[in-house]
Amino acid sequence: MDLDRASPIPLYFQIAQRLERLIVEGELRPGSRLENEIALADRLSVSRPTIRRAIQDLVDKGLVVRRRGIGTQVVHGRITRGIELTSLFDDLQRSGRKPETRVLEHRVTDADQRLAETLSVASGSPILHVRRLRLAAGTPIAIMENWLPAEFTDLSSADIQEHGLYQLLRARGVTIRVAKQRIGARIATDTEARQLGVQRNSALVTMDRTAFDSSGTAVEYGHHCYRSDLYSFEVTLVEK
Amino acid sequence: MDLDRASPIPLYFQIAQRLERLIVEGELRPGSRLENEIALADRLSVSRPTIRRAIQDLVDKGLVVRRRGIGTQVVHGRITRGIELTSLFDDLQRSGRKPETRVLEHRVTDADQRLAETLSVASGSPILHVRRLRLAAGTPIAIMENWLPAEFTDLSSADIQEHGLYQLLRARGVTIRVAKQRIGARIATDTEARQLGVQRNSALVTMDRTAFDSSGTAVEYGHHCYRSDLYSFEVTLVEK
DNA sequence: GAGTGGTCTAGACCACGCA
DNA sequence: GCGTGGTCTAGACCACTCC
Repeated sequence: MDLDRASPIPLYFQIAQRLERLIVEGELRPGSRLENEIALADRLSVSRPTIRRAIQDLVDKGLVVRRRGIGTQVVHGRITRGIELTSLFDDLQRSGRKPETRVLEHRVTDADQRLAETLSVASGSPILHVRRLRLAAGTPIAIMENWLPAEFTDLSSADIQEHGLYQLLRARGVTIRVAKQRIGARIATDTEARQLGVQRNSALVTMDRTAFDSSGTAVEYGHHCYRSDLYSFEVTLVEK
Repeated sequence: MDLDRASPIPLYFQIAQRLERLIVEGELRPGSRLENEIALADRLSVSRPTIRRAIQDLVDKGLVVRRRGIGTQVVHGRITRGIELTSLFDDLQRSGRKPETRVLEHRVTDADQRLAETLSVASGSPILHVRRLRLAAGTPIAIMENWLPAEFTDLSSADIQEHGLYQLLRARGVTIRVAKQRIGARIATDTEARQLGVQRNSALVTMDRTAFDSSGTAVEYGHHCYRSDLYSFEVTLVEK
C-alpha cells in the first residue's frame, strides 16, 4: 500500500480509498476482519488517529462495522451508491445516459409567504421560477420545478437548458453544502402524465428539497417528480 | 456550560448536545458564527480535537457549515429530524400516536434465489415471512412485509404483534447497525387499498430495506408501503 | 490477561480567506 | 499578516470482549 505524503490528498483519505477498493473488489470478504488500528498504523507508518479517521469514513458509508473488543468487520450485502449531493443531471451524466433538458417555464415572480420563509427572503421579493422536463436517452424521467432567490433571477432559460442548475451555481462560486429533502409519492396530474409519457393516474416519486450553500444560506427550493418505474432513492443508514 | 467529566457520556457528546440545544432554541441564530475552536477549547478546558469532534457531529446533522479562514456558521432553515435507524413502530411511539399492529400473515417458507442472496443464506433455507398492517390512532398507515433468516423462525405471531420486530431483535441481543434502503413509489393493489383504507389506484410510498447487525450480518429484509398522504421520508445530505 | 476499539490530551504545521 | 479550520503526531488511559 503506497501512500503519497507529498500529495495534497490527505493521508486518511488515501487510506480510506485503498481500504474501500479492497472491499468492493472482494479482497476483503464480507464478514472478514480488518487489521487492528495499531497494526495498520504501524505498517503504514502513520499515527493511530489518522487510521481511525480513515476507518470512520468506511463506517459512515456502511461498508464496515466496529465493535470494541472484537474488531472491524466488513458488512455483507452489495455496495450501493446512495444519495449524494448532486443533481439528477450529474447522476445521468455519470451513468452515461445522455441527459437532455427542456425548459417548460421560466419566469420571475414574487415570493409568497411560504416560499419566502423557505428561502429566508422577504415576502414579495423577486424569485426565479423554472419548470423543466428531464430526459435520458430520449425518455422523459422527471419534471423539476425550482425556485431561486433574487440574486439568480438573471439566469437565462438557455443557460439552464444547456448547463443544468447546479453547474450554473458552481460557476458563480456557489457550492451546495447541505440539502434537506423530503421523499414521498403522489398520482400524476394529466398534464404530468402526458409530459412524462406515462398512463393517466400513474404513481410518481416526489422529492422536495431546500439546498444551502457554504455560508448556510438557502439558495434553492425544488419540487421534483420522477417516473416511479425509472427512478428511486437509495439511502444507507448508520447507527451513530 | 457545565461539563461533567465524571460522567460516562463522552465530553464531545456533551458539548455537541449543548451546542445543538443553543441552535434549535434559537440562541445561536441562523447565519451567526460559532466561537472558533481554540477559544471554545480554552473556555471549556478541553483539547481542540475534542471540540472538533463535537462540531463535526453538528456538521453531520446539517446544523452548521464550516469554511477554512471563515469560521463555523449556523445553517438557515428549520430543523428536520431526518431518517433514523428505527422502525415505524418507534417513530409512532415517539410521536405519541398510539401504534397498533395486526399480523396479516405469519409463516415459515424456503428462501428463493433472490432472497437467499439478499440475506446471505443458503438458497432453500427456512425463512420467517410476516405481513403486518400498522395503524396509528386507529388509522391504517402502512403494510409491512418482512423476511428473517432461520434463527428467527421461532418468533411467534403474538410476540410480533405485541412488541414490534426491532424490539424483539434487541431483546435477543441483535442490534441493527446498518440499513440500506431504497425509496420509491407505486400504485396500490386493490387488496392494499382496501387494507389501508384508501381509494383504488392510490399512490403508495415504498421502502425496501436490508438491515445488518453489529457483526455485519443481514438480519432482515423488508418491503414496506405507506399511505402517501400520511407518510414521507426526510433526509439531510451533507457534502463530504 | 490479552486484544480490541473509544476517548482525550497538547502540541505542530499547513492551506485558505480576508483585510 | 492574521485568523480560521484541516491535517497529523505520539502518546495516555479506559471499557469491552473473549479466553
